Amino acid sequence: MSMSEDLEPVALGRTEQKRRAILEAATSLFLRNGFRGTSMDEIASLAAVSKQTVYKQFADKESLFREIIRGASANSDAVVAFIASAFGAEAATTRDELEARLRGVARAYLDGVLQPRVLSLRRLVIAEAEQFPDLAVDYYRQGPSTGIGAVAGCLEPYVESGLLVVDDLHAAATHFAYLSLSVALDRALFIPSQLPGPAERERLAAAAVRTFLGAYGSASGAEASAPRD
Amino acid sequence: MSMSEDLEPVALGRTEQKRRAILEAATSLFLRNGFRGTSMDEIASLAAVSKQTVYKQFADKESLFREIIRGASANSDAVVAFIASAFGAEAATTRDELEARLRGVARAYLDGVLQPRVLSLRRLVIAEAEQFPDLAVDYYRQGPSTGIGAVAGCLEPYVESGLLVVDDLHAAATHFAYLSLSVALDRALFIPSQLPGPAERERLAAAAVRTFLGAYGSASGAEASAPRD
Amino acid sequence: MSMSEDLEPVALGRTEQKRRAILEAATSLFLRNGFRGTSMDEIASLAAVSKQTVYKQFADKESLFREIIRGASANSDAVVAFIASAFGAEAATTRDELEARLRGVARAYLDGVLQPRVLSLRRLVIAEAEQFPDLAVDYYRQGPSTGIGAVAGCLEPYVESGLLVVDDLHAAATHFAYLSLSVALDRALFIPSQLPGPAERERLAAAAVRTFLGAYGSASGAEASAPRD
Amino acid sequence: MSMSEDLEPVALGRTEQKRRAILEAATSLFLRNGFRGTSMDEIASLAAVSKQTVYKQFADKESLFREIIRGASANSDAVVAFIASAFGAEAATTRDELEARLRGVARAYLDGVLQPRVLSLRRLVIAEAEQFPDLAVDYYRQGPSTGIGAVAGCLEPYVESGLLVVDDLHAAATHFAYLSLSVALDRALFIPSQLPGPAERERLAAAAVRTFLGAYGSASGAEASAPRD
DNA sequence: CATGAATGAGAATTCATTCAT
DNA sequence: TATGAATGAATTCTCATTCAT
Repeated sequence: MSMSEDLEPVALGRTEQKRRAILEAATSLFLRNGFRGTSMDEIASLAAVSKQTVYKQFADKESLFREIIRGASANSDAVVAFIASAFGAEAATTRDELEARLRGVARAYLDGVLQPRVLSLRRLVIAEAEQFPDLAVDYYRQGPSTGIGAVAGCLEPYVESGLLVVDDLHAAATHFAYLSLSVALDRALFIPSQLPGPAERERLAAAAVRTFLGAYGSASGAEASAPRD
Repeated sequence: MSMSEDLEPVALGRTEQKRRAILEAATSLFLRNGFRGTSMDEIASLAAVSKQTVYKQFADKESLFREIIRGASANSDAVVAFIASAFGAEAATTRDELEARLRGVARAYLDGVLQPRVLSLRRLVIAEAEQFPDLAVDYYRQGPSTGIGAVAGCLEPYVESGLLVVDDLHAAATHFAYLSLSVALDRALFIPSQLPGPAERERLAAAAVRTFLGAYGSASGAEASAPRD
Repeated sequence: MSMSEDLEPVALGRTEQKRRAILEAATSLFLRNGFRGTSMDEIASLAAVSKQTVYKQFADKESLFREIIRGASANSDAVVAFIASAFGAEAATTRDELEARLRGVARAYLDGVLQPRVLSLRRLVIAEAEQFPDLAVDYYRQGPSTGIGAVAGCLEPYVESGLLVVDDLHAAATHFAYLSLSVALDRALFIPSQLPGPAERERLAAAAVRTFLGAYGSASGAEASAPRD
Repeated sequence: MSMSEDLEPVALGRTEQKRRAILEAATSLFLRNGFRGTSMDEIASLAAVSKQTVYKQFADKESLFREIIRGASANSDAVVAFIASAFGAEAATTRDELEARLRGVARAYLDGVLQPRVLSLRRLVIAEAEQFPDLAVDYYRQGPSTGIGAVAGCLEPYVESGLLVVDDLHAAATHFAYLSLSVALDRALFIPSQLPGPAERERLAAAAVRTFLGAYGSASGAEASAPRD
């Protein structure tokens, strides 16, 4: 009984387990040291696997790298879902409610993007954008592009309800996204050791939303932007 | 001594020439292939200099790299100056004039940042942000930070004149900068081969300024933001 | 024992099948890529067998190689038989008949030796003549040597009947063999991609026989060699 | 004085000397162990040179190999010249004189081709004929082909003087060449350790010439071929 | 017994750095 | 002072062979 319990999953995926171990090891090394800064020896030894096993599973270093980046890029979909969920299900009806909602979105977006692993991945993909252009394009599509699309989806109902005045939804979403992210993201790309804490993130999100609503909020609420603080 | 006086300018000149050749060669190689992707052999041979000469001038590969990145970061001051100058000397007095001015600034900023070499440098510094954190911090201060400072300087007069309604100048400048740059910059970092052309840059700049003025323009001009297009 | 009788054909059969698959795979790889150019992995994978199976059947790479070359060398007996059969059963009685017969032999010899696999084998054995001298000696005995012996057997009756004037049968057979083969064989060893076609083979055979009969044909037919073409 | 004598040639060709040492080392290793059987490490260490130096002089193993084979092939011209010279300057006038001359040529040809290094080279080129077809073609042109051409040049005067009766000079030269070489060459390719000694070479040459003249000698001397020994 | 993993070495090639000339 | 050579290690990848399951 204990044997069958032990062996069944093992027998099925012994090779798969190794593969996963390799992928994990390689991922963490690539993220930390970059493509050229990582050696196949290191990967094998961190995965506690022989070099042969690595090469049996992945044709060469490049294939391994590609598979990892592709896989990690796909995961950014999860980030998007997370953002969307932060927006809540039922519609807000007042400007203040909307503002709160958008703050939540901005904050979730920020939190998603400022995860150390996400940042490292972004750094890595940017670093190799000239050597692996296809990967960078892929990442861009599945990351930033998709994020903005998700934001657009969030905003749309309020354009229709009149709480937002927008004629180019995509442009508005883009402005929202980058008002929310840019400062922190840009900074975090360069200075990984000083990620903004919760308080600052809140402040950044609030400021972004304020400016966004100042520009895109319906006139009835325009007064709100004047007497702030 | 008379000999040395005769020789000094020649020797120094020749030495300095070689040094510059090395720096140029190394810069272009580092920008193209990254730190680890560039070998001292390549540098020496592209500079048409012996490897020994390289090592006479620079203690090791890292020193050479640091000097180059530091030098290149410093150059971003020039970009800032360029931006400021795009803003024009005499003050605009109407909102439309201001809008045109700001569009010019946004456009200049974009053009400055989207230069291929500037982009490559940014990619390189980001790529090495974990290996050379000091360089990245430096770059961030002299690049993005300084740029935002310059923008703040541009905006200030109009806050005082009332054309802009701003309570946190730095935050406003930041929003202006990233509204102008982010979309294009983010995309360019990932997809170097598809830089936006002049028409798209103009559009991006216009959209950024519109949103910026929508949020920060004085109420008297708020009407202008409604009937756009 | 009844079990073994039942199992033997099955077990042996499957084992024997695998063994043959391995031999075939290895043969084709060795012929194409040489001894060092062929890996045990490739062999196993081409034979659709695990590496362990290969090592169960053959002690090591060298043993496998030896067995293959030995087996292939032995096959050259078949070539010899084929040649002899080309000579026909009943004796020719006129010089013209003899000439035609010899042309047939020369042609058959050529065709036998110019088979791509035979050529590859010859190349392979020659290539490894210094690493595996015993194999080369073996091959030489079973190939060229035996061939010449067969030719001698063909010629003998005509020496006795007086159509050929020969005092050293072996030397004459040797001359016949190499007059027939050499040009084409030498060329084919170096330039595998340009094997002579049927027409050229016919010409080569005819020229060889003409020269051979010029030297070894009985005087009564010597005139025939003058007005040729 | 001793310094200048030592240094002058050294200074001029220090790098050239190394290059030559590498070529010599590589040649002997390639000839002995083949292309794949030779490692760059071995070459460097036999040449008493660092691996770097090898790679500075030759892009890679293949280039080094090509250069060596090409160079060695070219040297076969020397063999040809040697053969031609063995034929003597002034023309023979009787059949016996011609026979002696031809024996000399056959013998020289044999000696040229049976040199161990020449044999090893031939084995090597044949071994790599499928991997380096261009080299093999080259070798064939500069070796066997040229040799036959030289023989044709030797025979020509006697065709004109009537001592030889030949209608296809090239075919006759080919027959002469292979009658002289083939047995020994074929055997030597397979069994390097049993090269024929002087006595056997003489016998082979004599037999080849006898057969050749039997077929191509003018009728007046046809009698000579009957009562031999 | 047969598959995947492991081993341990070796090969091609490159690199950063240092001597020697 | 500057050039080519040397060094010594590292890197990617492959191989023959052997365990473990």
